[in-house]
Amino acid sequence: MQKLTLKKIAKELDVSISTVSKALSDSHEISKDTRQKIQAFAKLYNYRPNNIALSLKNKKTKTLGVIIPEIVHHFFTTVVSGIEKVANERGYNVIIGLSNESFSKEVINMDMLANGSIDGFIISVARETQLKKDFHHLHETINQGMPIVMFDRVLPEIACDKVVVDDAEGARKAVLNLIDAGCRNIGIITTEDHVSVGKLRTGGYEAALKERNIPLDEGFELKLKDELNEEENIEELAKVIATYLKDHPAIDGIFAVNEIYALSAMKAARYLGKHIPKDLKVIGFTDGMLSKYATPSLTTVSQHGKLLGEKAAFLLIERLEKDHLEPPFETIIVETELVERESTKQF
Amino acid sequence: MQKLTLKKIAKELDVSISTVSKALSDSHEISKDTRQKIQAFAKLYNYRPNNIALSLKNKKTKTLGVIIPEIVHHFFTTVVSGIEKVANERGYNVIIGLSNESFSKEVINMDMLANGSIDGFIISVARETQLKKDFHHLHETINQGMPIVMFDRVLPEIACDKVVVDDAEGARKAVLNLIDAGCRNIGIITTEDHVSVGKLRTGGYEAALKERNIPLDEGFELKLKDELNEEENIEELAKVIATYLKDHPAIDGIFAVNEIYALSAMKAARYLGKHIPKDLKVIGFTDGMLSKYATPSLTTVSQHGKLLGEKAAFLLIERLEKDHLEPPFETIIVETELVERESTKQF
DNA sequence: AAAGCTTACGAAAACGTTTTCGTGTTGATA
DNA sequence: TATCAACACGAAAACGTTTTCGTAAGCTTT
Repeated sequence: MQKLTLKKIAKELDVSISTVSKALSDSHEISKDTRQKIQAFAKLYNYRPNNIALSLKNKKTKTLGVIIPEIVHHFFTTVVSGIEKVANERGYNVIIGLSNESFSKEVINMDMLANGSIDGFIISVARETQLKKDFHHLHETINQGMPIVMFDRVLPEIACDKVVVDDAEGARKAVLNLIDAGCRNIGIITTEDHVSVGKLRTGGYEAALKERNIPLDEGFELKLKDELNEEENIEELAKVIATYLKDHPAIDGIFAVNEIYALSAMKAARYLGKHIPKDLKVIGFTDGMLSKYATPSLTTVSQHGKLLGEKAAFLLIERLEKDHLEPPFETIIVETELVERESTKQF
Repeated sequence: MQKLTLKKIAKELDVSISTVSKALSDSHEISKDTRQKIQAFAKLYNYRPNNIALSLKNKKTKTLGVIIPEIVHHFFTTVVSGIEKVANERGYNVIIGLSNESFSKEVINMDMLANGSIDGFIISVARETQLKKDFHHLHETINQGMPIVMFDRVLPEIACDKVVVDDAEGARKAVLNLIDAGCRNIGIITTEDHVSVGKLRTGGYEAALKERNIPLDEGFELKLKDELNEEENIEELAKVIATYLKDHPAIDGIFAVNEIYALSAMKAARYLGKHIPKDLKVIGFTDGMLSKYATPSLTTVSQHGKLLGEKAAFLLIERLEKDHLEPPFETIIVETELVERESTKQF
């Protein structure tokens, strides 16, 4: 029982392909009799038009390409769920490519999809891409007339629609919260500067301190190497943080730029016999499962990832359907929200 | 700068489309001169054949459809990462559909993809599908000549390749481990029976008790309703479990069929002043972030999700490329592994 | 009865490929 | 010089659609 096509229906009912096509779209160019006969037949044998043929004809695939650095990752999957939601609502499919934080995989994946498989991209660039600053694949894609929407890790060098989290502001609010909770010596655990969001969050941290006239102590900024993010290095990560905490015993508040750093900081604090939140208050970024289920539960900056995904998909689909690829481009900023839990409770 | 096609190249170089096509595939039907000229031109302007046109011609899309119940979910994303890995290695793309545990969304999503967009499916069915026992969409897909590989939540009613976790065996090993650690009153926190894997894990639990001649106490089996899995019910979940623990004070070991249940059990135990692992030992299923970062860290049954995904993609691609859709079908069982952590430590 | 107008349908092009087959030119062979 | 192979290329079909255009048959109008 192979797939039914217009041609087969035409043959079976002894009419032409055009007649079948028109009858199925209920064109009154075809007599009522013939129309009903054809429609009944199509329904009976469950005819569905071939998507690929339609794509070729219409020069649109109704498919969005999504490129993310990782998929086993709470934030990115939350975003994807938002993308999928509006894509489905508007009749689009979602094809996923993973860069695994690698520049070359990002390029290969985009190449693979850019050749007609999709109508546009939604992408958060790999760490390595940010580091190398090689954006030729993005420029080429745009030059070919394929729209891109960047989210979260965006690049100012690229002219396209963007959806970002207000990283700096979220960090600022978090640090202000720590200050208001009584912390005076606030440390930050962050990434190296080439990660755009890490840098932005660090900026917010510094802004909050300045705002409250707390002097910036360079030693309080712990910038961790990318390798420490790997699964197998979680013990090492906790140790590095423990050393840092031991070297700076005055620290009474920690702002960490992601969940893992925050949880590792809490673990390290326990090693050192510090009580959370009494001796040390901790705030993380990204409101994932880990924050909710940690003990003590973690106060964090929630990014509203799903909403972010919805906005990104919306921007892309709107641009596609209006068939308007030129500037102006839009940058949507999704506000963060501080979710207060046990790790910052006051006594 | 629109997409380059064979036709445009042909026009530009004043040859026929066939010549261009042949030259690009390095056919020596074309003179060396012409070949080089065409290849140089194609390279210069970065020609890439249109995937959609190829798909139409070859009647294969080199794309796999993956249908999962949820994407913000550690196990499923781990599986997807495995699928994506071997798919990419073999030149396939991955298109993702989410059922959100809903039967109708599963059907709609499969319908959308089955009309030519993909070559085959990899699916873990929605909870509601298991409950309704309506599998017409799966049967129809298979009847249309499109292969399916089921994973994790598989259906015996469907004749296709399958990849499963040895749920029963993993549960059995976990419970034996609790017994060997000295537990004599072991409870299980599980799902309702219509969830296939929940039922299997419950079976393993019962088998282990029987094996060690420990009488089965019906009251020790806590079957939780699906609604308690929702994000907003996490407090409710902990309370239900606390009540259960209070009603059965003799319980000194808990086997939970997923991470959330296990963590909620630990939280509930803390409410009741029970110390883990001294008063109560806990083992979960699924080795996700939560287990690693919990305090105390959680002993769990690891499912090797990535391997599972790799196997599933392998089975599907092999069947596609051998163009052999008939039985026999294969069922691969991926072994689980008990990862021991603090929640079962002995003193 | 000639002209025009509906009605109901079919032929063919187009989307971008690959591939089969046909054909004109060249050079070698008989 | 006539025949034939090799060479180098082009025409056309096919994949499954949609859509434009053409047209035969039947009808109405004058």
